[in-house]
Amino acid sequence: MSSRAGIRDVATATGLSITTVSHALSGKGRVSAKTRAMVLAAAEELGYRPDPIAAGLASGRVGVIGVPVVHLDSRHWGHTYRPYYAAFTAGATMLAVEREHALVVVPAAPGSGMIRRVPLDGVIVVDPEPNDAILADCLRRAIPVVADGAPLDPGHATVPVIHSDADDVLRTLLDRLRATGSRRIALLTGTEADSYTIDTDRAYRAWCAATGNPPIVEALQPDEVPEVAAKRLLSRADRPDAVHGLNETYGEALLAAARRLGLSIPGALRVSMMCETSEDKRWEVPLTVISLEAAERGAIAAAALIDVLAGKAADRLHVPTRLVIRASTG
Amino acid sequence: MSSRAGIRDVATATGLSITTVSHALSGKGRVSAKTRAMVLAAAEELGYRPDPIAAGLASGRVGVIGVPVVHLDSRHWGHTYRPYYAAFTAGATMLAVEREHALVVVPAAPGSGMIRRVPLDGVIVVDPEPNDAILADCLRRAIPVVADGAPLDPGHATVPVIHSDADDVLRTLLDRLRATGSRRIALLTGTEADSYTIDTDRAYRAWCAATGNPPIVEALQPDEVPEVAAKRLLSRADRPDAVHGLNETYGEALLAAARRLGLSIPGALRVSMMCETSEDKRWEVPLTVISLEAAERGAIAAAALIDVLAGKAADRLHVPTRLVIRASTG
DNA sequence: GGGTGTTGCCAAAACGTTTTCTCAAACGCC
DNA sequence: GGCGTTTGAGAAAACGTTTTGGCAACACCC
Repeated sequence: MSSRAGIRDVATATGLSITTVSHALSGKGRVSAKTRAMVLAAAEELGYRPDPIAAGLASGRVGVIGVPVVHLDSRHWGHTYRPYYAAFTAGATMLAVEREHALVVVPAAPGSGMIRRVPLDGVIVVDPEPNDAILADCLRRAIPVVADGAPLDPGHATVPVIHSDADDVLRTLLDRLRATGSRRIALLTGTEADSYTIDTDRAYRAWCAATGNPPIVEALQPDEVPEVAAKRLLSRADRPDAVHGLNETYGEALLAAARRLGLSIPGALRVSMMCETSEDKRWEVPLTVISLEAAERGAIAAAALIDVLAGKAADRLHVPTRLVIRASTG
Repeated sequence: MSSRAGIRDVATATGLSITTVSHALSGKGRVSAKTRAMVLAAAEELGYRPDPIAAGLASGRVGVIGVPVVHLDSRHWGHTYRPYYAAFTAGATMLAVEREHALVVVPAAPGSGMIRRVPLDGVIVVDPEPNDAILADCLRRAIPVVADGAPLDPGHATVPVIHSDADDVLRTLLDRLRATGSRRIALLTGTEADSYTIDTDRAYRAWCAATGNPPIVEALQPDEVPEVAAKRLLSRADRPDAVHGLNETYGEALLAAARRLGLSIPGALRVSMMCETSEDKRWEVPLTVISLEAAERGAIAAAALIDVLAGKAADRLHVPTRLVIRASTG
C-alpha cells in the first residue's frame, strides 16, 4: 500500500509462498495452471513489477553490455573522439537492440568511478591503451570483453579483438601518392598513447623505411591547437608535398593551414586523412579519406560480444576499411 | 581465493568488520586515517571491486538512464525508426556521458520484457503512444520520465515533455508552398499511432481547413511498400502539385514514384519531407526538408532527465525545428 | 502394498552490498 | 570526579529477488 508492490505482497495476496509466485511468474518451477493464473491476476491487480536490480543480484545477470568512454578528459574529446564514439556506439547500440540486448555507454575517465558503478554483463573496450585500466578491471571482475583495436598488454591475449586493415589501406594510399609523384609524404599526428595513434605511426614509419620516403612526422604538442602543428609542418624548410592527417581534426587543420599559407590543394599540397565515415562531409576541397567505418565496427563488436555472452565462440572479427579517393589528392 | 574477492574478504583480511570496510571505501562513516589506509591496501592487494548490482540493490541507485526502443517489430523499423533512434540516442548518449551519467538503449518491443529486466534510474520515452505501456510501467515503478513528443494519456500530465515546433514549421512550409503557387498540397503519411504521425496529420488537416487547400492524405496500407502508396497518390485523378512526406522513407518513395511516372521535380511536382537531420543527404534532387534535429532532441531530453534525477526542476524543453529549402520545391 | 515416479508447493539460503543503531572508549570541561 | 561529547568500530537489518533442496500427496505398476 505504502510503496510499490513487491513479490512478497503478491505472495501475501494469493496466500502462496514467495517461491511459488516467483516460479509462476518466471515459468521456471512446477506450478499448476490454476495457481499460475491466480498469481498472474494478483500481480496484475497489484501492479507488481519485479525489481531488475534485485533480480540481477540473485541471478547474476542484468542483460546489459557496456561501452566505456575513456577520453572524456582528453583535449581531443570534442573534436576527435566524440564523433568516433557517437558513430561507434550508434552502430553498436542498434545491433545490440536488434539482438535483444541493451547497450550502455559509460563515462569512464580515469578519475570517475562510473564504470565500476554500472551493472554490466560484458564490455566493449574501444582502442585499449597499453596496460589498460578498464581492461584489467573487467578481467578482475570476470566480465567478458571484446576490444576494438589491439589489446597491447600481453596478459590480455585471450580477449577477442576487432582487427582492422587500416594499416594495409594506409599503405595502399601512401603507395598511390608516391606512384603519382609525391616524394615527401608526411604524417600529422597526435600525442595520445591509444592503439590507434600508435599503430598508425608505426605503419607510416615502416612504410617509409620500405620505400625510401623520408619520415616526416609532426605531432601535436601539449596544449596546442591542431592548426598550429599543421602550420609548423607546412612551414618546414623541407616542406612535404603530401600530408596524411590522423583524423578529421588534423585533416581540417591541414586545410586551414594550407589556406592560410596560400598553398593550393592538390596543386601545391596533397591532403588525405582518416575519418570515421566515408560519407562526403563537404569540406572546402573534396577530401581523400581512409574511412574507418566506425558505425560498422561498433555493430561488429556488439555482435561478437553477444556471441561470447551466449557461449558461442566469436567469429574472427574484421571490418574492411575503405579508401575513398577525392580531389584533395589530385 | 576461488572466485572474486568480496567486501567480506577484505574485512577478513584486515580483521575489521564489513561495516568499517564499507565506510572506509566509500568515505561515509567515521574511520580513522590509519584504518582507512589499511583497508585501501588490503582492497588493492585482493583486487577487490565492489559489485555494482549489490551496491545498487542496497543503495537504490544505479546511475543509469534508459531509452526504450519500441518500434523494433514495426514494418518501418529499418527504414524510418532506426535512423531516428540512432541519431537521437547518439545525441542523448554523448550528453549523458559528458554529464557523468550512463545511458542505456533498451529493446522494448511489446513482447520482450527487456525493459523490465534492465536496472534504470530514469527513462526517456520517444514518441509515446496513447495509453503508452512503457510510460505506465515507469510510473508504476516510480521511475522519473522525460518524453520526446507529447504524452497523450491525460493521466501522465506531470511528465516533462520536449515540445516541438515541428507543426509550426510545417505550417510555414505549407504557407510558402501555397504562396508560391501550389494549390493541391498533399500529405503522404503512415498508419502507425505514434504521436509524431498523429500530430503531423492533425496539423496538416488544420492548415487545410484554415487555408482552403483540399486535404489530400494518402496513408500507407498494411503490408504495403511506401512507393506503392506514393504511386497511388500521384496517380489520382486530382493529382497533387506538391507533396509533403512524413519522413525520409516517404520522401524517397515520392522521388521514386515521381521518376517512374515521369513527373519532373520541381516542375510537375514539388516535394518536401521531414527528416531527422538537416544534413544534405544528396538525393537525386536536393530536397526541401523539415529537420527534426534528432540528435539535438536526444541531448535535450537527456539533460532534462539528469536535471530531474538531481532534483532540479526541468527547464522548459524546446528544440527548434529547422526548415531547409532546397531545389525540390523550386 | 511396497516400489517408483511425478506433481505442487514451501522454507530458507543465497546474492554482496549499504545503512541504521548501538556501544565502548577516549576526551574535554568545570 | 562526574558529565556530556566525540570518535572508532561493529552487529544486524535491510534491499527484493532467484534458486536449492526437501517434503507431502497422489498416481501408477506389477
